[in-house]
Amino acid sequence: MVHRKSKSGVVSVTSIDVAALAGVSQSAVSRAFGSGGPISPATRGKILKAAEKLNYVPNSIASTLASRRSGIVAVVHGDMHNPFFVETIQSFGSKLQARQRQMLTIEVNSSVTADDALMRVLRYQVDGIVLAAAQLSMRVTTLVQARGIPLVLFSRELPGHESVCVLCDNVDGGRQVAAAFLRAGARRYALVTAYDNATTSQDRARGFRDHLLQAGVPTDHIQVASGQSSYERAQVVVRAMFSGPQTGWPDALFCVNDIMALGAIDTLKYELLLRVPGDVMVAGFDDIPDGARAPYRLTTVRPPLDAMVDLTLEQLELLETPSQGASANDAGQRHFSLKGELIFRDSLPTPGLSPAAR
Amino acid sequence: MVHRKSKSGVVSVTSIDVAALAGVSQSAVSRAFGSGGPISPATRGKILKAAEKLNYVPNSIASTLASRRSGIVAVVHGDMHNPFFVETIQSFGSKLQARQRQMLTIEVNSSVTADDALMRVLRYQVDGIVLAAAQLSMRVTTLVQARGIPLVLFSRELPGHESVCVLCDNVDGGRQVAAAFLRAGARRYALVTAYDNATTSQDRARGFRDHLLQAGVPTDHIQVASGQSSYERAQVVVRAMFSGPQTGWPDALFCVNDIMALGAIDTLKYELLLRVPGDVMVAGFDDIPDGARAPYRLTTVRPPLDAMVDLTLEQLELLETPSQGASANDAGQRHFSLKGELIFRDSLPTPGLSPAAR
DNA sequence: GTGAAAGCGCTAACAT
DNA sequence: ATGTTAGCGCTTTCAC
Repeated sequence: MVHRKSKSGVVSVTSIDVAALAGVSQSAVSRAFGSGGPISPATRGKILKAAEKLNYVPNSIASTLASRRSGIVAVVHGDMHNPFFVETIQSFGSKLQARQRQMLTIEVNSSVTADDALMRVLRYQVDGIVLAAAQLSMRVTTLVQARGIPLVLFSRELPGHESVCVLCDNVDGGRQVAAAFLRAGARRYALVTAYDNATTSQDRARGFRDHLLQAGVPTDHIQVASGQSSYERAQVVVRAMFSGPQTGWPDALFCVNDIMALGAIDTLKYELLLRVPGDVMVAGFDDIPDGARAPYRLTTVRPPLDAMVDLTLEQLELLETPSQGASANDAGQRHFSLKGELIFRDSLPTPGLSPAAR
Repeated sequence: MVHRKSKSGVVSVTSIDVAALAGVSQSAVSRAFGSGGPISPATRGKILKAAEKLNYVPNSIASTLASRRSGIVAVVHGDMHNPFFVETIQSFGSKLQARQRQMLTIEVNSSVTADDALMRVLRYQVDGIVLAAAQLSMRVTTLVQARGIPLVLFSRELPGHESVCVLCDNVDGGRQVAAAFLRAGARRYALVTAYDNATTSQDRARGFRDHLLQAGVPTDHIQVASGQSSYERAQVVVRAMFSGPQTGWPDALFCVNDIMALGAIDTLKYELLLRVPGDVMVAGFDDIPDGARAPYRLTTVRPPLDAMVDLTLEQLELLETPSQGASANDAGQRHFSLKGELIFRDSLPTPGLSPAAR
């Protein structure tokens, strides 16, 4: 046996060792493990047995170098304090695992760290990148595409940028919330946005606002503020909204994502001592697990996460084989927008019931 | 320029291309980027400029193969629905990033997926592994050590296993909670454990129980049940605890981690309509962000997460250089147990105040 | 300080 | 179906 020693003095078994023990060539071992070339069940068996005995584990680094496929997909996401990203990561993780691939997650907060985090990942020859972070410079995505790495935007868009993206129909979701508020008899509205430059936030806000306007709600009955996509910032924003004379207070509050809605509700109930939905109805977007719990019972738009993740992975794989019908297949179909479902809970009563319940 | 094309038709710039443009040898380029060998500032400058112009990014896969160091640390953790793991991951992520290393996270739920998830990671030649999952077979850890990969257990132990581990002093934490309950005048106690085979849960429970027993609390005044480390299971357990005659109900409830404490509080307040802490005081362990929010105001033990993560990374690096003082340094010092701090909030009033406040 | 040369462990033609 | 042979892009002695 060859058994080269690494500096730590530990032996590392290679395919050559296995080949020697099984009495075959090294490339036979490669074929036995990689699902590539032809191999007879007989030799395959011998090889597997030898490998077993030697405790052989294929070296993916070497195979990546030789084949140019790492089997790694990078998922770039935002602050994990937003449970939506946790759900997203979990979903990608399990589905990727099912496809025998590794997931490399990269958390991105400021645009600065984002860029070099991505750069670092590029070194590892990832097979594809899922961009789920709200905040990310277009500079990097251009660089990624220049290197020919499959990229799909998840739950976000990049205006004026040629790339596949999969998202929940944010405009429609915002509209659904507005409609529900109207039916529940709301009069004055407040809207808490996330990041101003994020299309996701913009679209949810737009769908909401446009629907209200169309229904005849006067512009000055819709106040808007940015909660920076955080629980704490949303609290600050809500405090400000309810600091003026009571006559101006909104009775319907839409936070463009759930994590902000939680902050809003907590401030409303525990600081301002208002009733939800009695004094102010609240709705969110994302359907994070926490929103369903007893202290919140948050009415929210549930994106079809499972379908979105499946679609994303599917598109990623499609991009890996650029030969077939590049123009025939994705002619116009580069944006996939899946409808979300409005889940009624206590913070915005389901239509038909009086909003008096607590 | 050489500019080999990959199958996708995209050029990839290598150190050879840079060398050619800069008029130096390929190995000079390697030295200019890797912090290894000697290189004059002059040539270094030329090389960097050439690399810049070509948009060169070093290939970490190739460098890993050649140097046997991937720069990747794997963090194996439990279900991310427990925010403690989210905090842990974030901490490792940012600290690893600061050390110019990549983090590969692996979520582990059942012991089955754990093993092959780890096996898959081993193929990628990770430089080290942080084992933060409560549930994991000792079989795998043995395999990891056999391959000579640095391993440190985080927030958990593996009895009868020779390995470095870093954890919060769980026994002491449990004891602190017990003491606080006693001072607050509790009479009947309930204890919700996580996984029976997890030392972390066992130790927290033991510290708690032993302290009560020593203080003269009769055994039958301490009931115990397992909440499986989940919000939902804790709710089930709490419902059961309060289903008998009211005289037997506990007035002090310790959940060995916060996520279960949240479930317990929600059931207590919204289903059983009991007051916290008025009817029953509650304490947790981990200090997850959610526990500090208005609906909970959970009293809990805060582990020194930052210090724990630093220590873990430090030990990991120490294990990578096995030469120096293997016996001199870690003679007996293989278990690092850092004291946690009891954070008083409303669910268990700080001593000196009456437990009447809501 | 710099270049030449020998791998790292595997994949992928290409022969046989 | 199997073996042979080039590399993949970099690190790392080793001469100079």
